[in-house]
Amino acid sequence: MTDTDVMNIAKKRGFLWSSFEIYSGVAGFFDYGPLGAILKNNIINKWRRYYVVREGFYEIESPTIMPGEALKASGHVDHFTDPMTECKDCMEVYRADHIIRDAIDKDVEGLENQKLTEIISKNKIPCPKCGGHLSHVWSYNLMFQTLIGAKGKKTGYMRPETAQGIFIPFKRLLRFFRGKLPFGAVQVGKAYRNEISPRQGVIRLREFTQAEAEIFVNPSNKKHSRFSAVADQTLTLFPAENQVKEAGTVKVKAGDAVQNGIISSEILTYQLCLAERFLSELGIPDEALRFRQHLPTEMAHYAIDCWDVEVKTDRFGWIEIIGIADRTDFDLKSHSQYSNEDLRVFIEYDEPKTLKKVVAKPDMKKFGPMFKGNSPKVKYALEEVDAGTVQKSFEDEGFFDVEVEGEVYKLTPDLVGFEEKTETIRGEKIFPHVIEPSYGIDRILYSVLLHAFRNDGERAYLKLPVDMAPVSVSVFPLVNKEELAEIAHEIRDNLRLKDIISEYDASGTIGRRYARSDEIGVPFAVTVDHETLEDKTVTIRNRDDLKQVRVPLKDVYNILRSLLTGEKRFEDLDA
RNA sequence: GCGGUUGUAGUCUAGUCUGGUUAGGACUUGGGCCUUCCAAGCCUACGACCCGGGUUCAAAUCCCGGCAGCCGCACCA
Repeated sequence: MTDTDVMNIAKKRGFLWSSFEIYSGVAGFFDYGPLGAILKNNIINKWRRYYVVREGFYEIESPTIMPGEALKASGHVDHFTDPMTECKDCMEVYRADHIIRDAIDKDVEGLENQKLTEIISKNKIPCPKCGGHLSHVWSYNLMFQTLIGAKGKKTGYMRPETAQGIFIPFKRLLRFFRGKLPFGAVQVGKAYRNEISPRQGVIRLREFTQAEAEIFVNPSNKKHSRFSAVADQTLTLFPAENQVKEAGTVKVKAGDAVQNGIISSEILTYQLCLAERFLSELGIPDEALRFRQHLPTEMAHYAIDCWDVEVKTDRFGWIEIIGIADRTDFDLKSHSQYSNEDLRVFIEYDEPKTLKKVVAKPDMKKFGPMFKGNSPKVKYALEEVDAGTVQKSFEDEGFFDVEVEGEVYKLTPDLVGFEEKTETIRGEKIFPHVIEPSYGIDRILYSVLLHAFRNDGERAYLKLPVDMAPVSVSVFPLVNKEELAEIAHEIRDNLRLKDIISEYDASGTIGRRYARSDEIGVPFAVTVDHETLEDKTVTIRNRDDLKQVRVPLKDVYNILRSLLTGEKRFEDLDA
């Protein structure tokens, strides 16, 4: 299996190690070894080029420990849980709501634990396995809890997603972006989930890295200004409808997907396209990618539309590596409520709206003598009432009663005048909607390794994209002779001074060195041989086809640089 | 979290049933020899009984507990 081969290389050559090994390890935690750490940074930096540089979203960094209130507002304290029950006899543990649903065919999602416990005991629901008694229902919260401060009075949690760290300083962000939608902010960092039983290597971690963008948009305008740039891009979609009908995926052009209403908005579709380009630059082939729409039942209740980018793996099947959701205004609204801060945005109309309306104008010269000290109150009360109602009452009854603090005052037409007024409304305050692409970096790194792996029987190697490979250049002396070794060392040191990560290797035969170098995906190898001594040329070898070209020593850096930036391809070099 | 199963160098493995030499081999890795382009050969070195208790004169081996991996179930807002 590819997974086995890749994980072997990852472990052996320093990409991924399970953590705390000398203490026999803890499930759900992984170390990035020397090469893994570089690869991860390469992926993240490419992500930044996509989202921060090209999209113009800015990156922020917020704490990984969050106070309870913030996660109460986001819903994680109450809802990021599973209701659990345990059989008192055989100790088997179950999801309480699933037990009930299976036993009495009733959907009890969202009920409190006490209610669930009651339902179980009232209906005498037994353990499905041994028939024993089930315990009371408790909530298993997937967040790691901790205490903040010396006295530990304040409950804190390790953040379960980086997104909340962007919603919370929304007012500051809005000010930074000078009050105008749309804008986006991103965060790259660790998030934590205390999974019940993580057993899928780097696929389900208890501590993992997310790269998330939160894009704030006007709910009434989910178009995208650069949509035309992606409209012709073909996406492999797996819409909810097809999943239900057990039909397959469909290939659709982005523009058509919006037109046909398969994807709910331009801006969401644009994000799908962006994700696809990103992954394909990481070397993940199109046929191993699909966009799966969430079924209405699995979608969080606040989302309108949500698409997972899934990648095909030999061991785990299709796994989610990116989630792209329209989260609507749920988060901002909720934080607004809990914090009493106005997290709305003022949207100015294209044209101010003018409203013509009739207002009642009390004649204060007459009000004063008549109502004495109460006249201001009567005036305010009158202004509260719709002027039309007053007018109508005058016509029908000849008077109008206003009630102020329990007392009724009779107004007659001679006390009140009417005036037509035009009011200008320049805009309104709204909660923006949030479009959220959320990348699981660890899973992406795994996918990159998985799909870079090649084994043609002769050799096993990682065909990593040139800008992803942790080590860019290997430098070898053809044979282990002092004169050759010296030049090879110089070349390596010179490349390092110019920011190209390179390694020297003189151990074993030349073939073994190439093999070692290929195994970790080094795209190019420079070999110093006897000819170098005569005419100051070296060979550059291409990892993917084993071909070599001879180039002048003085040009080595420039050539490698242009190969590594993608300016030139190896095939275009003069042989 | 439950049940089954497995833990010997970086990797694969012998030894465990039936307790008893210095825990053996292969590959890998480091050093050297040889070598004019793709894991060759020779010499040499480093490197292991998952952890903790117990039984015993003696434990890699038997017993108990823990941890981890794998498989199945469950779980994955």
